[in-house]
Amino acid sequence: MLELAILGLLQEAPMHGYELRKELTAKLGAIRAAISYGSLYPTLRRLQAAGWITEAAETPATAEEVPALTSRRGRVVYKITAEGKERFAQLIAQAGPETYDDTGFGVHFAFFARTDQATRLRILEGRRRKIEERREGLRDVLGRAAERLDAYTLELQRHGLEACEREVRWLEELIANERSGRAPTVPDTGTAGGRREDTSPPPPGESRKERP
Amino acid sequence: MLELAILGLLQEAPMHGYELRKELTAKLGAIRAAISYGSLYPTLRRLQAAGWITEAAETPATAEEVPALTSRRGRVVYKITAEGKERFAQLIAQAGPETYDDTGFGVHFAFFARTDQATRLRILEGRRRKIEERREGLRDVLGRAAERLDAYTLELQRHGLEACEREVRWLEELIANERSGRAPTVPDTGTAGGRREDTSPPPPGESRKERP
DNA sequence: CGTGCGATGTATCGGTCCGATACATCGCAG
DNA sequence: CTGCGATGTATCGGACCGATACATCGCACG
Repeated sequence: MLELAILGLLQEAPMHGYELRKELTAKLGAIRAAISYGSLYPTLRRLQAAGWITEAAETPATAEEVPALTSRRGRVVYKITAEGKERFAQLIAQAGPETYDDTGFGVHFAFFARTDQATRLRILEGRRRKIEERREGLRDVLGRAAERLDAYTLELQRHGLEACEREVRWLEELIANERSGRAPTVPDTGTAGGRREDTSPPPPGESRKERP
Repeated sequence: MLELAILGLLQEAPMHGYELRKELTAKLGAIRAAISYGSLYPTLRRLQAAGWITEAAETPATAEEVPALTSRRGRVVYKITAEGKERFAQLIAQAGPETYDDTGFGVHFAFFARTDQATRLRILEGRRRKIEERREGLRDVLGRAAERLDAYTLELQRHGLEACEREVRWLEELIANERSGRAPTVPDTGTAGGRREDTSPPPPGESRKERP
């Protein structure tokens, strides 16, 4: 999962570890705490060994700022390679069971802007199925085994059940939006930030009609 | 965390690994998938080595059913020891930072029936604080960094933010209930199952007034 | 009658990720 | 000028997972 996230982020810009962690935290803040350096650095090493990423030179082109500053060592900037981009595409497309657990789904979702619509739909539906199963399990426990459990445990299940129902509803909306070929709800928001070059499928815009 | 959960469950009845896993799944189904045997068995071994649990004899007293069945080996039944109960009480009372993350909180909450009220309150408030922090982080991202993120990532944050707000509200209710000295919401439900002997603090009953 | 399949049951191995810890540099506020 | 908080890289032990292996039991289906 970390591998996918790192590859995805480095596709937007080269970065060093610390920066990567901050971006990761911003992007995935909704689904997981903060990535640990104890995972990050070993993973970076692994990715580099595999050839998916390489170390890039500091101050890439126009060194306008921070000009003197003699040494400046430390600070290892990583950059994704062509093989890395292929790897990313492969990881995004192939959905294993871990794609649908809380973390896995979150990471995949966070990179939906770089995912083709068919895959998005497949992942959303897989996630919905999984949550529905969890929901049924909770209903069973609340129905059949309720008298075996104390009030607190019951309350926990009830709360979990509600969360499941809400997530299913959320997923339904997203799936409907996806089928209609439009971006997620996104009430009004002007959006349209400085999208970079690169060949990724542009995120669904403000629903410009393609049909004449 | 697993340690706490196992000790807590074995306090209700002796069990073998497979059974333990099922009970764990039923009790914690709302917060985590299912415990893996790859964690369970090594942990059982660790707890046994520490003296918190021991192997108990199969067919404890009245062997009414399954009488013949010669061998019946395999099936290792574990039983909590006096030291184990102390350990459990200690783990329940002392709250580290991990007590407030998703899994840790869930496990603690699941054993609230065996937790004194002051500790319950402390844990609920700690959890609320933590979720409020996460909520603020998400608000920041949605406010300040919104234009840097694509529509999907934004939607993920929005959904996460909603979940935070809902959980805070839930916690507020629980805290209020707790302060008023009553069990969690539990709308009506007759409850009152066959509670076992043992000296644990009885779960808050149907609010019988103690004051004359 | 058998046979094979799903539930029960115990166990290990490699791998991912976390939390604690260490250490070094930089900018700046006191 | 001194110390402190942000920046920055790195390792180590431990918790937990997923895959896998293997053995027994009951029973449904041919």
